[in-house]
Amino acid sequence: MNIGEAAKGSGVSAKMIRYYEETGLIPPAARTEAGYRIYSDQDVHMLRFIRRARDLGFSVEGIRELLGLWRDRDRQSADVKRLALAHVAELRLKIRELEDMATTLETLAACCHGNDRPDCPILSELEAPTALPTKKGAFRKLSGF
Amino acid sequence: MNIGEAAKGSGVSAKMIRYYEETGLIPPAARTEAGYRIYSDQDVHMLRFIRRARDLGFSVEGIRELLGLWRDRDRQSADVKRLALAHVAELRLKIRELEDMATTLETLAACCHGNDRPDCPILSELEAPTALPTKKGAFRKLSGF
DNA sequence: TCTTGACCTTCCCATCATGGCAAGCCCCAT
DNA sequence: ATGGGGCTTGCCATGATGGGAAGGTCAAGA
Repeated sequence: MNIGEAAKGSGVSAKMIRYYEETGLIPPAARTEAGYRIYSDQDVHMLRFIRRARDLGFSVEGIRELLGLWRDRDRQSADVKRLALAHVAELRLKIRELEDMATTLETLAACCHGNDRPDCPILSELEAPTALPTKKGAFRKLSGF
Repeated sequence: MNIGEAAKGSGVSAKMIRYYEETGLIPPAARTEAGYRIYSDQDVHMLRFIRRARDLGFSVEGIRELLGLWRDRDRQSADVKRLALAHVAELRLKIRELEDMATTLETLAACCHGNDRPDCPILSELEAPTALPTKKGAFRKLSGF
């Protein structure tokens, strides 16, 4: 099948399929004489795997490792589990960062009258940070957000 | 003071100060005859405001709006509050997405023996998604993660 | 006064995953 | 055979940030 059909069947856009090929995440597809990429059901299966891993927040590099294990019949499930739990730890870290931001802002917003007067504790806090009743400060360096 | 000192004093890197100027988030700094940017304590004050807003996860566009209100003596605190709460909603949405990913993965990992055998429910799930006891599927389209 | 090192300037490139657009070729159905 | 839709490659853009190069400037010490 052509790339468009593979895209529809896998949920990965044609653009991304080419990108994954270009960056070596997936092997180069076979081509017709005219240069069209051709995909098998097996390929679509792999693309769906990738798509699903993206949905779970894995980076392309993480997926590269997952794919390696997936293809390895002699893999040890411990390796897969380690990868998954490492990713969970990253997710939880980011969640904590976002949570801190959200609670800080909610606390401030709760103190804001929200009327037609200009005085606002949110702006005051941005202007001159006060230690707030938030467990820990929100650090953005690791967040990528 | 020079850009380096302003950077140290505000917590915003010199690189980013130039970027903010270039994109119009902050007005062009005055210059010495030699072309060096010069900053006042007021400027550093504003940069700290920006830095703090970034720490709370606001995008540069969001900060643009916040700065507008900050500078506007006739602002209505309701506008600030609305901005803040809209951002909180975005944060909570993203948190929910990440949370869904994390719990899904944790559930799968809990089912994985994590030994030297190759069979692994994590890979099986990636291969052929099963409806899991997760409240909602994790959609990545809005996540930017 | 000269030198040196730290600072500043601009400009370009890279990140990460994704989308958009354009020019040009190909294939199938009518 | 022609038209419309699909395919190809290549370039550009995103958002916020860092890195580095090439070259100008400043201040302190010899």
